[in-house]
Amino acid sequence: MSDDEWRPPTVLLAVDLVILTLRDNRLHVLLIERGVEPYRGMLALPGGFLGHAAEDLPAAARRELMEEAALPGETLHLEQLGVYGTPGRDPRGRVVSVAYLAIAPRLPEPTAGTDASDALWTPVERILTARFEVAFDHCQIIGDGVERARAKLEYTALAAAFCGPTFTIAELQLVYEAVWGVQLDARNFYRKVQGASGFIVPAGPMRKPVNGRPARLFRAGPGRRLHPPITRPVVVAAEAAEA
Amino acid sequence: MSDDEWRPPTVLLAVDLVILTLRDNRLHVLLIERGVEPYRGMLALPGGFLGHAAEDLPAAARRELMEEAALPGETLHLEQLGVYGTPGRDPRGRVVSVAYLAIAPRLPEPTAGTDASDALWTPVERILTARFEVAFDHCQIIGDGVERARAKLEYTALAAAFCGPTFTIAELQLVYEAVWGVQLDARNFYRKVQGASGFIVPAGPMRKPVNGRPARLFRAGPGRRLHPPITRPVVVAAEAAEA
DNA sequence: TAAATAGTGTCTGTAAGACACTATTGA
DNA sequence: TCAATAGTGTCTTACAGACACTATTTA
Repeated sequence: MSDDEWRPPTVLLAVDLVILTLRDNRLHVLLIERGVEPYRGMLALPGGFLGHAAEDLPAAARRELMEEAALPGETLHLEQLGVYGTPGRDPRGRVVSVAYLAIAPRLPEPTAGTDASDALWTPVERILTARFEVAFDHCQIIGDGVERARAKLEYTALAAAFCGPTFTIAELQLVYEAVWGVQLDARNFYRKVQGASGFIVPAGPMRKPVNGRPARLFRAGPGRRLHPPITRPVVVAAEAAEA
Repeated sequence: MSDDEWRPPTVLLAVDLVILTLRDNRLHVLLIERGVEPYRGMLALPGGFLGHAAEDLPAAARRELMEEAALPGETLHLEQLGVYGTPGRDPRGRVVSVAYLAIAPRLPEPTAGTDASDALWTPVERILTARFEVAFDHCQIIGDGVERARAKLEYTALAAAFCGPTFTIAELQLVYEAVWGVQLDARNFYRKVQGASGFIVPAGPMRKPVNGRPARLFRAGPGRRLHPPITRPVVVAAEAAEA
């Protein structure tokens, strides 16, 4: 792939952010309304091109997080999701995008940034059921991000990242139910969470409830990996229906 | 991220391939000896720049598979591993590399290709224990690829991709033992593999053994996902020792 | 006290790991 | 017959899911 004549082609590199949070007990993703062409006026993931040729990829992701979503880029869990580089995915030319997944606790409404005429939290199932159309291949990226988050809830302590600094076990259960889209048995969930060493540790006194017995408060524990895992209820059928 | 003056920077895009196979009951990765600068003479993963600006990423990966490793790019399992784009990882400039993971059954010796003065299978533990130095950040990439393969053995039917068209259960067990680097109980393994519906299906007659009772032959079944999974033996201790 | 939510105990089925045992080949 | 490898049965422990039950609060 090298000789005296041939020069390797260059591409434009972008980062896109799938920022997930819980609002109203439903999983939401942050979308912006695009203020510039292409797809002007359409909803899209926050993101953008590398700021300069020497910018690190995670740094670019955190910069966009702040610029376009006004979210604290330094503190959020950020994870590489994958590369999306199909030719033709962006009408501006060969744009290869690195997608990052971020998990945020409930936050104040985001404000519109530089290139976004508006920023808003959108329930993911509206996008994944194609009720909302989003720009580029962002529907695919969102789907991949949601699936990654769902899978990570099983074997990592990620769920606590959706909560505030302290939370009750019932709140943690709501995270699992919202992300997985299932109902869980509170009593079995209670035992599982307590049995996973290092997942949660007691924190301070009770929380004052609207009604009923007050619940113990917990903080995220030191463990990142869940042993034993908290597994999703098995979906029957359609086992061989995957490529 | 756009105004009338500023132009987004361009980068060079490369693909790198982590090609794993089993030789002599040990996990090997294909390395080439670099024939050009930088890192000339050093071992590195096969890979290279995009051939032209409109080339698809998986297509580029398969092309490099054929060009540098003389392996049949069309037939191999290929999976995106991640993006490696730290500034400074390549002295030629800002090079962002998309790594792909390929799993190959035992194959004839690869032949050197265009930019590779030599191509050879190297036991992964020699690289991961830093006994062999490899170019760029390829040690990291190999580590990520091996970990991905290890994890996928647990819950997918990937292991069959290491074998030929037909295989015995004992051969399949050798795959697991080599990739995971553990010893498994043959009798429990037998039951687990048989119990995972769709993993393997009977194929033809017995295989003539060197000695001992002949074993049944199997082919890869239609299932891609293992239910229940075949889990790695748990490694005790060092639970909270992860970031 | 009732209503509501928090938290515990217990049972059943399934699966993992340990390992004794039987089966089928060649020498 | 023995050595070697293939394959089965069975026991123990652990965990998932179902669900009856107790505990602690406010109204």
